[in-house]
Amino acid sequence: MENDYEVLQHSFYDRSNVTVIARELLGKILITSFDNEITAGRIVETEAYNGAVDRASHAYGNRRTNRTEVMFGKPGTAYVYLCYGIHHLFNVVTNKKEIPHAILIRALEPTEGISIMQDRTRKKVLDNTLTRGPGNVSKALGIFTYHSGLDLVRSDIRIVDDGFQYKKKEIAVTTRIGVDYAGPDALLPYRFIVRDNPYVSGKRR
DNA sequence: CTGACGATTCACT
DNA sequence: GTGAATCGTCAGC
Repeated sequence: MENDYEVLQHSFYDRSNVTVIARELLGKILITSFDNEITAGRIVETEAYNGAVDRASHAYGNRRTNRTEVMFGKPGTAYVYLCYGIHHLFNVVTNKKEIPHAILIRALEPTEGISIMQDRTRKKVLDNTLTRGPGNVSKALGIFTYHSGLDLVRSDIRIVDDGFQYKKKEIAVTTRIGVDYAGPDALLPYRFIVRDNPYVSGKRR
């Protein structure tokens, strides 16, 4: 990165309101540097998962399994899991140890390493689907389930603040995608998007 | 051990 | 709009 930036510290993630953090993650930059290949993008879509009381969360009812255990770990930890046997979905763990909050990163606007992302995704045509949707984000940045449990403050996956901020008017809040199984909790306003950004997935309002 | 299923994506009608 | 891909996870037997 050429510009000055600061890696988000544990204190950023160690807060009790997961939706506040999800909103603040918009505009931050997610960076991976594996094998000297640096890829990065500005976060433009997130979803909050409110732990034990959220039927849409894997940790609903404080369900602890091998897979969900990292959500009960330190704030600022990566939670990556396999969806539909194909897609590796990347999340950030928030709140204190033992409180399983998480935020799904659903879309990025690419900022660095675009040709590497294109190689990884095997997309022949370069377009806005490169990092649109959580499956594409992980594929483009080279994130896999074996990265689950990594400390985002000191590892090859990091989230940084370069001082950029979206204006309040540029941010919209909607219900989450693909969580119909959660009953009433599917209606919660837990998805945060940058208005009119072409990398935002699914419905735009 | 077994079966059902998923915080998705893409090709196709 | 519909359906397939594809496999780890998890509950239940």
